[in-house]
Amino acid sequence: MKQGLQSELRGQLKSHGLRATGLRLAALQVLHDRATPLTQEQVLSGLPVGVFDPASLWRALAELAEKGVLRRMDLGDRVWRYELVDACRSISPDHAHFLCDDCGVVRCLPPVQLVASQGALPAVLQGAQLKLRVSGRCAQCVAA
Amino acid sequence: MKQGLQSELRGQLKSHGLRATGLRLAALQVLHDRATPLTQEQVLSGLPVGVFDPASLWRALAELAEKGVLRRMDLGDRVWRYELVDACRSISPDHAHFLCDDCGVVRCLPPVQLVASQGALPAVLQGAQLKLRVSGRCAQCVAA
DNA sequence: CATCAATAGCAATTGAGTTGCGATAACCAC
DNA sequence: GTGGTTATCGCAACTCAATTGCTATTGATG
Repeated sequence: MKQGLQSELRGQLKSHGLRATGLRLAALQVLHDRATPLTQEQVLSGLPVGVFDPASLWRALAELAEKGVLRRMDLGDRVWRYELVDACRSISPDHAHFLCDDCGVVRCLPPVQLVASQGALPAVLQGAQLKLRVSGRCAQCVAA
Repeated sequence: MKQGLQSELRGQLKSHGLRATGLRLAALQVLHDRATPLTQEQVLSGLPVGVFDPASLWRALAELAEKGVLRRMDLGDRVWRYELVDACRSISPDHAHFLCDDCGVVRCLPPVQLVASQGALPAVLQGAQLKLRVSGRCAQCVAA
């Protein structure tokens, strides 16, 4: 494990009042390396086999999401995905995501707007705080 | 039950090769009356108590969704919702939906477009077939 | 009205998510 | 370093919607 990243992660945990445990550091490292939203399953598969408990990993990820270190999202397939908030700062703090229903590829989207093709958006959305989830079939899967 | 609707639903079932059973007719009627996406739970609560089996209702709704009579969607809270495709024809065959995380209100949206606020959408989305899900807090809940 | 396949009812299973609790290990003070 | 406090972990159990297998029932057709 790279020393620089290691101590950066430790600092981040500490600043949120969380202990720097092996599980948390390892999970954060996987999320940092893959640099895309990952399911708990995917995080676990990036960790040494048989060492960590899935339920503990679940709690670790949920806790980190609550504290704001991670962002937790459901992209439409009923599985939580987590991404490092810090690593995504370059895009936007609350960017949307795309999930391809076919190949499962996940992609962070640049800031987008919702525009009514005809007329205006309904009143419930005027001044509402919106989160967008985009799914479907990516260009590659459509072409194939 | 209104006779006109009753026979219209029967016809719709028959044209999809499905038998007009009490469960299906009752479920479709509830969906027709409420005219908004409903969870299985909500459909069940619109039916006489203790008469129908939840698992059978689940199968009926899933089947109807497969045949194209209903549209099945996950609005972000990990619960399937169903809406009558026919009843929504006036909007658009594949309109998006909004779910308020606070009050749970569901609203069908008019046709919308996704526009990048800066630059263009990523390549995976160029020519992709997109489904949108919009959630967050509706204007009312934001104001409250 | 008899027949046969489609459908309903019931019970059991899945799978991600979630929680309770005793054992363990991080962190802080000394 | 050592020791004590308390956050975390590991394990097992539980939730809840979703899903499926199997048998009894019922709608549709001749």
